[in-house]
Amino acid sequence: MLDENEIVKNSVPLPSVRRLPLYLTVLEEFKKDNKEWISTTDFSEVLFLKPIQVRKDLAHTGIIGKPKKGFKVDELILTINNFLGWNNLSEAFLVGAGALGSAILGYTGFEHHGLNIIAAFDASPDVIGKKIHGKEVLALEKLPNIAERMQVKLAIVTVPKSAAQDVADCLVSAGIKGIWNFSPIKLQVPNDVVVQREDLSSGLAVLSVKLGRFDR
Amino acid sequence: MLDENEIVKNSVPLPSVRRLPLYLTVLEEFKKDNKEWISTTDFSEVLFLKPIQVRKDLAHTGIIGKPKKGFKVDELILTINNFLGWNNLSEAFLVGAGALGSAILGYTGFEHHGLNIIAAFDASPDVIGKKIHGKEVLALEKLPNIAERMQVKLAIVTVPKSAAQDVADCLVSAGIKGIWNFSPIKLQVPNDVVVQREDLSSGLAVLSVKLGRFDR
DNA sequence: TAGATTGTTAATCGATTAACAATC
DNA sequence: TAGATTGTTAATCGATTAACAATC
Repeated sequence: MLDENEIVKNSVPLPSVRRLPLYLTVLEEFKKDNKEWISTTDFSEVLFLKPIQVRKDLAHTGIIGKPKKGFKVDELILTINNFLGWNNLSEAFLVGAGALGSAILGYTGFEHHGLNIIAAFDASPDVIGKKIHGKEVLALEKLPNIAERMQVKLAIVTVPKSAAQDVADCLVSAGIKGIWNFSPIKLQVPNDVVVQREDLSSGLAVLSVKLGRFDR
Repeated sequence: MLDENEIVKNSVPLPSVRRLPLYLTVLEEFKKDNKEWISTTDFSEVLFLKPIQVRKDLAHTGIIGKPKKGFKVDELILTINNFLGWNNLSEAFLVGAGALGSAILGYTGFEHHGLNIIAAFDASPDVIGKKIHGKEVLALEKLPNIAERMQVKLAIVTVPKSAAQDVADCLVSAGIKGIWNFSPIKLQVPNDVVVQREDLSSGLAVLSVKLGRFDR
């Protein structure tokens, strides 16, 4: 019998997973141009990747190509979206309706990525009851109730770091199983809850170091 | 003589660079608690990393620790910030004052990361002339002039993908040498310009796949 | 058919982890 | 001193890249 770790071990490399959305954007472009086929060399030219890497990445999704032609555009879009679970929408909450939270609420692209943000929550009376980009901001205390009633399993955390762990604890006890964490701390959660941390400062660190190589 | 590639090759691994800001947040916490020393095991407990990995990462910054004690908190903060170039502020422009751009303008944390956003630019007459979080939004056409006059070398790009490459071309010809790119496309720039792409969809892809391992 | 592109197997590369002597 | 923690050298692991036969 396989345990959880073993599943993780045998699975698709995360760097490959991170590249899949990139392929989707190229595919949408090809689709718009009514192209039926796309090859790994097509991808590699636009994305500055090696064809072999693209081939390896795509192979992980299970798609099978045709020598000399490549992959069917429509089929590949479907396969990647399926692989990522982006074909069926998951409902999600957003917690923390500050500047970043508002920006995320205003971004319409997540529906293409399987994410449907149905409500926002905040602790501050200043924003509770208001609507941001058409989505109502509710009092944080109401979250557990609504999560249970609507069976919501996903949450986006955009609160300040001082509040992040408390919010996470609240989410976990409300039955949330996946957290997209935009706060700059590591959240402690049980084994069956998945956290993905989005860290702007690490991106900025990479930029700084790359720049340093030229400046210094 | 070393060429550019060789410098890159011999340099600190990017995964290590990405973790450095994480160490900084822990260090600030220790500093606040007036602790003088911090060990790699201290870090590893808070961040769920292996002590050996922390030691390797810190070694890249050039700091030297003391057996049995660890590292001096103040000295390590200084060393990491120095390594990242976050001790002296670089002035930066933000291009694209939409939802995400506004959120970034409103985030006060970047000053701690060596980044001082001094102005925003946009093409839309609706926002030009307005102030967002205290920063003026100027017409995009004015960017080259102001960039040259103020010798600004950094830009944050938060425009829609349809405009991203055009904006990048404009930035490059205005003398910008570093671009923090929040649009979902790969920008084509000359060799001496550094681009760091920040890609929310790749983070969401990882979350989706991790979740899939539990659901399916 | 010839040649481009696939999928697979093997080699390389780089990052992580382990082992251990040095040291305060 | 004993023991915790460092820095270094070597082993392991995983991802990328190369090589090449299969195929349309």
